[in-house]
Amino acid sequence: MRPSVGIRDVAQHAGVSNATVSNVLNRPDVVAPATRQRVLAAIEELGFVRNESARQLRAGRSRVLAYVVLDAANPFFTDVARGVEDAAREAGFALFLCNSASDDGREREYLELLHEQRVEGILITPVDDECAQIAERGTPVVLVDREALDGTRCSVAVDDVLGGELAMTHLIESGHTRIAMIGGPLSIQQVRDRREGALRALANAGLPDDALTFLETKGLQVAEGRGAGERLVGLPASRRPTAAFCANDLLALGLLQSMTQQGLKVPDDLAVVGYDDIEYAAAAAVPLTSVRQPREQLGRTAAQLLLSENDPDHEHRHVKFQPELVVRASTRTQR
Amino acid sequence: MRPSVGIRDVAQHAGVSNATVSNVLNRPDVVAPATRQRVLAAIEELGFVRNESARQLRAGRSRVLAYVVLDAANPFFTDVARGVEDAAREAGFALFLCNSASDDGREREYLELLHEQRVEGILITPVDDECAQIAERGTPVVLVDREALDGTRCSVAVDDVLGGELAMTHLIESGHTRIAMIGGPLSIQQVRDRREGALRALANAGLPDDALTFLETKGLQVAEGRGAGERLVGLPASRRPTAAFCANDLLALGLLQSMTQQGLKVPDDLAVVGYDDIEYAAAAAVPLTSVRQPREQLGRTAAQLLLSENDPDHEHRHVKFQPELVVRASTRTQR
DNA sequence: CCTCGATGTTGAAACGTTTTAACGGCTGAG
DNA sequence: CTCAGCCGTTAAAACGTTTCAACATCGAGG
Repeated sequence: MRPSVGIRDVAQHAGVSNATVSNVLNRPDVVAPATRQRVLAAIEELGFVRNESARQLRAGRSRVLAYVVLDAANPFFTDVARGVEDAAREAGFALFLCNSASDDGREREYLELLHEQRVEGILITPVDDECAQIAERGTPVVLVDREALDGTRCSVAVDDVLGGELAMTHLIESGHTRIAMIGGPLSIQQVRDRREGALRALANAGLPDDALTFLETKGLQVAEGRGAGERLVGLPASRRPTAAFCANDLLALGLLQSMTQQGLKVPDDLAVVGYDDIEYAAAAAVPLTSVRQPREQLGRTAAQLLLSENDPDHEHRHVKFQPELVVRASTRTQR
Repeated sequence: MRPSVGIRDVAQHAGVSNATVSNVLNRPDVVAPATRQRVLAAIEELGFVRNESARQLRAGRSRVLAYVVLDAANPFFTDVARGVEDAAREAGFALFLCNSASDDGREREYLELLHEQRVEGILITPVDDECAQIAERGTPVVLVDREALDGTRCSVAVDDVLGGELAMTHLIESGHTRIAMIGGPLSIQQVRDRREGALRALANAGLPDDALTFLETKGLQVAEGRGAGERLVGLPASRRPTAAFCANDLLALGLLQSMTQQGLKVPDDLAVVGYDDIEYAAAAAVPLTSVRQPREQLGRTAAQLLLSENDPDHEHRHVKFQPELVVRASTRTQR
């Protein structure tokens, strides 16, 4: 089967010219029904499969999008990717999924590759906030889960300040007055935003800023959450917070585990709020209160924005979604 | 920047022919150092990026692999994908990651698409055991985490029978004599294999077959695990198993959660073993004993096998890895 | 001085599509 | 009977590479 059958062979087999075959493929309405049938039959019979490279070379378009994801192992991003994929499929586009794994070398490499492939557009959650590297060489780019600083491209994000405020307000309203926030490093914009929201909630409630103890971590992994839990328990009881707001569900899961190990009860000894509402948050031993982000919709919208990019009247937009608090057992005082 | 610069422009700018530029790109050793420098400078200056479509059209090769994954949301598969990706990168190949999401329509669609793209090879964990659909139209295919029944292609899998045996033997050696296995549906080969292993362990220990109660679930999700937990607790105390072997970590997590909610202690009231050793297994409230599979290596090997596929002396192979038991708190009797 | 092989470079022909302008046949109006 | 207009079809020219046979150039060996 190596000598792959081309449009030419189909044409010959159907007794028409190759242009007609191309028309059947791309503008079926323009060719007479009888001829169309004959061509379709020939295609079927010969097992013809269109060669995308040739099509793309000639047409200049590629019908392929790409999503360069920050961390494919994080359930949050796989859900976003799902949204992207769905939107792409509906528009008849294929999706290149690339994993930069928080490594900017890999990210750069992938961008180069995608450019060589002449993809129609790139969605990216960049490793680096600067993201100046993202070569704007004619390929449209949309930022996902990040906000574009300038007006040079579209972005789709979630309001992290609001998210932080929601989480914190919930804890305050549950009666807590000594609260910890766990997250880091602070070089990450989102951690900063979520803290800002937390502080705003504090101010709204008329509580002093020092009601919030910020415990900075080195990353957003489960292990970091465990470490933070140990630090927390080490505090003198009089100063120990009665609630914790984690910048991330993975941290929260780690914290939860640490509490259980040390014989403390959640939420009675410590109430816990996470962020992202990943599937494993609801499935934790103590189901986790968390801030839900519209993950699939984030991806879906980003893809749609990207696809609209070469409309003549396209304007760069910055879409911002609202997060939502999901209350579960980890903050519900049991009676 | 739309009128993209081609090899031709580079040639003109460097005062050589386009064939020479192509040589610089593909066989740098064949061109004189001085000329090479000049061409490289021109490339740099003009910001030339090679057009993969044209290259592929002419060369017939594409430097792109694809991995059609069964469920992108399952941490197990994202880890396998990571291994595939690494191996592909090292060989200078890009990777198309596609998510069939256990839907054979999607799977078919993707295979069609990949064929149109003329990818060099396809890795797939098929939805359907039959997997006869996988059109063998000249593109090499390697099965991942499945065993090829016939000798028509390569496959890379893990010995599930052995895995089941390991898990079960561990429970038996811990002194349990009434054990449940939770998993399903039985139409999945892997569930059957793991059960077979469990039964073998029973036989080895001289225990009767009915020491194992099989609780069939409808799927391998967390929610199913919770349901199974409730069924388990509902059994009369005299017949209730003292240990459970779950076909999957997600099930085990659900089971764990269900136990905690019902006030039972793991491992004292019920010892639990999972399967896959996903990251969240170690991070569970009670860290989970689990059967670890060499995930990255699975992916890596599959990719390498795929790449060797068009060696002239290639023979289809079926690689089978050994799983490994990781003991954690969920089966360790506390004193 | 001629020939030869080695070394570097090149012109031109593919690769399999899409697209454009032109073509022939047919219909109906004049 | 002619001609404009329409429709379906087609020949041929792209698209940007790679590759292959051919071609200069040059130094060495005869």
